[in-house]
Amino acid sequence: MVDLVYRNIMTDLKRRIENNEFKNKRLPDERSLSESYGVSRSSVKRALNVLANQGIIFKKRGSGTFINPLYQKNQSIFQYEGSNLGVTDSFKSNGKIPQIKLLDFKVVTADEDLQTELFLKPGDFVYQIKRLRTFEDQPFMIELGYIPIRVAPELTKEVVEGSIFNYFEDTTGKSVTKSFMSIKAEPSRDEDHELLGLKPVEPVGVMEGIFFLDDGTPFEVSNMRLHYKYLNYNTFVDLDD
Amino acid sequence: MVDLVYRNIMTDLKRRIENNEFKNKRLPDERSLSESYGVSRSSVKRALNVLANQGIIFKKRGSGTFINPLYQKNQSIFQYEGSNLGVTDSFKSNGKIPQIKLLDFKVVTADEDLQTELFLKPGDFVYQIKRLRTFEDQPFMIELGYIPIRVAPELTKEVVEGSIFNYFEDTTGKSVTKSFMSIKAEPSRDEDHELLGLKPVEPVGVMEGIFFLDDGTPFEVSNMRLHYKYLNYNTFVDLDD
DNA sequence: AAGTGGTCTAGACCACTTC
DNA sequence: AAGTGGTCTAGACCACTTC
Repeated sequence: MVDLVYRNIMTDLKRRIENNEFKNKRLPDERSLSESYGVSRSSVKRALNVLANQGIIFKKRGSGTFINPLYQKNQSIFQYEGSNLGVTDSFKSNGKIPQIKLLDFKVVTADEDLQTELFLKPGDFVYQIKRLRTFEDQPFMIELGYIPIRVAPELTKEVVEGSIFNYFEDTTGKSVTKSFMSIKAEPSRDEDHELLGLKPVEPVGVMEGIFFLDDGTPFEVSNMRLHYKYLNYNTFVDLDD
Repeated sequence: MVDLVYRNIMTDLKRRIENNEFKNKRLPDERSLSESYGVSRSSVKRALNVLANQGIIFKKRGSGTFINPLYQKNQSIFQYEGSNLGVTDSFKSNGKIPQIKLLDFKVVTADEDLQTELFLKPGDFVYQIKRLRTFEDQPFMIELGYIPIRVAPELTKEVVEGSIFNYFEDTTGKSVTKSFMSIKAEPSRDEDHELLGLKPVEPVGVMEGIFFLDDGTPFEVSNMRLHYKYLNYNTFVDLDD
């Protein structure tokens, strides 16, 4: 891991907050922190901004920087559930791990949408991976994923029957750390009825996402149709960017 | 409104992106932008960071800055952006502002869930506000909100027929800047059919949120049922935070 | 080698709060 | 008036990508 100034300060401040080192829920002012850490005020600001985005502290112009009382009182509210990326991680919180049933696995040429989304040229190949995710024999999600063969040339049937993200990280050391997600509700189709056991009046939740590696390389486009009872996307929004 | 450099650039870049002014989904490099806008590179960076956090663009070190293809793909639908908080702001694309029809407005005692979510004690009172949001006479959302009378003791029928967040900010100077959102899909109910004009096989998107003031005080709990065509929640997830 | 975004500095000035 | 966070600058150097 790199050794970034603002990240070290962030980590240290977090530790000190958890150790209750600050009285009155108040942090020292930015200029003092800057001096005591021996870094520029900009770097202190950056560290504080990340903590503020995580809901741990908040800043009041003219007054100072304070620890959010809700953060210590009710930790669970301040968890980012929306910040799990892959399905494997997002759904195993209750200790159970979802199973995968491979429905289809082939290589196709990327259509125009995929070319745009994955930064490909006309004629480029992508894996098309269709999988059914189940939870204790209860299917909850149909997943249609596209991965450029260039970024992951070694995919096999065995690999795509497991967690692709984990496999990719284990073999290459590169990990998927960013994604754009688009979430909506849709009426269910015939295929949803068959595979997810839905009635016609029961909808699916649709999550469409582009997943990126650390360096910004698009890794996968995924269209996920979820049994409506299993989609519950939690996210934290902060306007002070 | 204040006249901030980075915010002006952000707004201008957003407009130019929407007008398709950038070829190949690529923005000019930061140094060029800095020069053409006549501002420092830091200010350009700040503007770009906000856009990146909103999922509109993303940056690749060494390569450049690119427009998120998913963002433009979903432009046609008007949508709830993860980066906006209130409904009034989130849905006023194309400069059109949604209308409000007040369905119910009263004061009740907070049940157990509300007590937890709004940090209230048993017996504490909350406003219960039920509203129908329409857009050019097309209803798109049923909103059921709860606000502690303690944090906003002066709510009236006239106020809740408009933007509560805007009113609150105008009168107290405090603004709602953070929220936890929970998003899911649900089958539509009779009331959804009547008020939103949905068929039984057509679902609603449900967004539940707790909204907070700057200082961390919980301000409102809101349950929003949206016509499924009008929910498109875009969000950007970065594990490096 | 040239171009790109990322990190960091040192400082100026502003806006708001507190005394 | 003093203290605080907010905005912005001009520049240095680094890490990665592209040619």
